[in-house]
Amino acid sequence: MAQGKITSLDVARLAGVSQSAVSRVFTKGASASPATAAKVKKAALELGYRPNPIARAMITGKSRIIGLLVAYLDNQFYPIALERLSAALQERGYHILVFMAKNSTDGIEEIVQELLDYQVDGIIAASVSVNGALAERCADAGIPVVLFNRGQDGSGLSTITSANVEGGRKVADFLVAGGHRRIAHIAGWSGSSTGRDRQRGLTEGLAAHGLEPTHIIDGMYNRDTAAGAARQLMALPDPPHAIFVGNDHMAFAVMDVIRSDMGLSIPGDVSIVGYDDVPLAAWAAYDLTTVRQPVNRMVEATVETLLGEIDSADRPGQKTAIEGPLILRGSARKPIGSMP
Amino acid sequence: MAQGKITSLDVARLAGVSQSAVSRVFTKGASASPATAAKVKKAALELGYRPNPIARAMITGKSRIIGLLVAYLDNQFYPIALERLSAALQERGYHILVFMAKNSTDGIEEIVQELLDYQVDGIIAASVSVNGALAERCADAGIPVVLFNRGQDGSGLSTITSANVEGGRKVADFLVAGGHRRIAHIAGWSGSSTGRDRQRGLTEGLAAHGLEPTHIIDGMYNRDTAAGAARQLMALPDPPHAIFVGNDHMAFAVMDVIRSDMGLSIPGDVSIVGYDDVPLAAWAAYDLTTVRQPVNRMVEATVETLLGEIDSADRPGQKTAIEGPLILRGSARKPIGSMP
DNA sequence: AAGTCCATTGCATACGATTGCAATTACACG
DNA sequence: CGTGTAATTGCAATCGTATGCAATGGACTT
Repeated sequence: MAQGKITSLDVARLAGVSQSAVSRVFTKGASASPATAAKVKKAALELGYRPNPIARAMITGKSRIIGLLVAYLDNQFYPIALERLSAALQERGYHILVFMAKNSTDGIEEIVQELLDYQVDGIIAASVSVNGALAERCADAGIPVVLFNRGQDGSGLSTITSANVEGGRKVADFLVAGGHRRIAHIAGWSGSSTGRDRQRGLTEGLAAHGLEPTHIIDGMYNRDTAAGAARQLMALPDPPHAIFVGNDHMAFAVMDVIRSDMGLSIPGDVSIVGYDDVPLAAWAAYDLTTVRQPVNRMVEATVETLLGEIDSADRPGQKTAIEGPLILRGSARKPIGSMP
Repeated sequence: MAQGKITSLDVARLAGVSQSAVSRVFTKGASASPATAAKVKKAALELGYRPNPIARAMITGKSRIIGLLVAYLDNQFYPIALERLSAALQERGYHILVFMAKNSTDGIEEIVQELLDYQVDGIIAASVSVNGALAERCADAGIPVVLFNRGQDGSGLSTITSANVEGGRKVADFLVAGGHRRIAHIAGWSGSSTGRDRQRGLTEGLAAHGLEPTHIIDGMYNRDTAAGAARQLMALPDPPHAIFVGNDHMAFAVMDVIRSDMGLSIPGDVSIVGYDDVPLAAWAAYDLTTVRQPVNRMVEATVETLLGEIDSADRPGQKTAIEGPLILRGSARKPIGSMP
């Protein structure tokens, strides 16, 4: 029965009711008697009718679509977040329209404009910076924006991150307890709050022990840059005892360089600590000690916050930072007496 | 200027023309004089007007949205495909609505129904099987479906894969040339054409040398299952000289088990070959010999095919299989005299 | 200069639903 | 059995754009 589209009017005719009645049966919160509801549902089933979300979006102004703005998918953290976000939103009747931003700043402008055009009900920006002007434009359009795994000072946007400063501090404490003194940092991109906060946590944590990072190099969240930084650090006359790398994705590159290119041992010659705890970090080939970002709770908070702002507009942006544990594995020497 | 929505009517008034004129200026292929076009564009710019895709979709029946159905994002191959697909479609004015299918068969039904509801112009099913009934439903709705990295016998759907049989054969030739005789296979899920074809390629390839796989175990495209299979194989009284693993994702698990759990050497004790050539395969920690799936060309072909079918409906489904090279790395012993 | 033809433009309608309003019905209660 | 109240239901307008049709005007031909 390739009879094209079946509209509510068709159903109405078959069920012997008005088109409005059909609409009301399918709109929850509208009043319809059990009798008509039954007739309509029967007719709808028979015809294979399903309400048209586009038409519905047109009249209600709500598309039940969330725009997801994402920059790099090669860092395993983001596909997983995407997977969870999509599942969580699907459960609540929303769906995700994906927009790739080539790099994390350029071209965002027009992409956000496209998102607004599409009448999305909300925007999640993952690993992407949204400048003030853009934020304002979204606010004007009445579309809430939640920043996932990235903060943004000044803008009133809601923000979901892990507790990056605390995370950095935990790494500092752990490394110092493990007896390391010369501690270097290959930082996350300094243009990102995430990167800056982790660095600050490390620095403050070390300061509490009267230390400071021997070197800090911006790894730009990029494999090659991080690998270069690692090579540079380990070629120093007095190379570091430990390197805290701004995220797991870079840490893997660092480990590759140190072990395979330079023939050094981890953690024998140098301890490596990452950040994120992506699944790959647990695989035997890397076995990376790292700070866990609790993806599930971050996703939960993101969805909660976003839907909350969709329901009651003009609620002030809230900053949520979720703490995650340091996961001890084999890439960093452990303090004596610590739990295995 | 939080003045809500600006419609074509507002622009029309400001420009002193009719609403139809505004529409025509923004609809390519419609006739409008340079003079009015200029007036309209000026007014539109001034007001910040942009055509509403929802309303447009409503009337034209074309949403310029492609539904992407995807099962697992933890296999690095898929995020990358998603990234490329999204970028390629974005360039052509389409966008991707993502639907996660928890497992690759269950629940597909209702998800596809949702996709149809959303009036998507086309569907890309990645690593997901679409049964005949569903395919027919999409065909009835006039919505083309392209299967990405999965074939489907019988259904008239278009299909884009790599040349899996040839790939399997290449692995067979390579391993035999390398002097391996006892060759086992941890196969991709036998419910997938991809898995079956690679297995067939291997089997046929070995047969040409008078050999056959010593063991074949279904790895279900799953890390744990593959790891178990590897353990089982290597514990045999006469363990294999080489294992061809149905995709890289499983191969990594196999390598982890063999090297870390069992303390064996790769390729000293056993050669490992994978399939996909995801970026991770090139990283030093794995350095996996594998058959490359040419993602870029596969994506290109997918987009081409899908948009082709959208433009001219009822074009017969076509099967495209793109050949990829075997990439030699360190996880498998090389034939003597082969290029490095 | 008259007739042809084509490009441009406005009017009005359609797309498929939601929803305010008013009319009708049903129901309960005194 | 009358009346008041609440629940249903239909009518009609609406969302923002595309497009068929007819009218207009200008350019061109002969």
